[in-house]
Amino acid sequence: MRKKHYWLMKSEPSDYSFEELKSEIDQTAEWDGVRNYQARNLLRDEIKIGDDVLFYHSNSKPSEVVGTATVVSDGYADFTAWDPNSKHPDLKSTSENPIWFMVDIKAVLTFEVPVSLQRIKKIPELSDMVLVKNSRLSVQPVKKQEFDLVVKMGMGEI
DNA sequence: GCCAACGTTGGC
DNA sequence: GCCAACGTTGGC
Repeated sequence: MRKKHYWLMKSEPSDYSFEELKSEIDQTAEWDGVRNYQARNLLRDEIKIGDDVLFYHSNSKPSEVVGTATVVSDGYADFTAWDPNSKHPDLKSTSENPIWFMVDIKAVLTFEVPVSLQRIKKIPELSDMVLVKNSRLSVQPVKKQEFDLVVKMGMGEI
């Protein structure tokens, strides 16, 4: 059986917040609109059902991890790309030849204490996180130890 | 609101 | 296929 992988997904809360995810039917939503090839490759090839996700609010005061979600679909074509009225249209992508991909995620844990970027940066065990190094990738891999530590911090256990 | 870092585009 | 110009992200 494939080992479970861990990820961090960013969203600007003014655009789509964790609260909004929780208010969806079944607390589940399509993670659409990703238009970056590196992130696309992860969504298409690497992120699978059962993987767990840190949900991060970027461009926020403060920017912080606010909870966790779980992946409930494997990658599939992001059909919002060929809708000219969607937020991030890219008409080069078609249903025959999709360029962009998405997964569905479902909210799981709401952190008691959101874990701010500022705090993450102070923890030596978290200094290798992609979040700290390359702050621009909107879907990024997280190590299990990193995921577990951030969840403990978020649930006030540390 | 500024701007550094990064990704993408397009002329050559 | 190089690289300058431009656009975007996101911390501060």
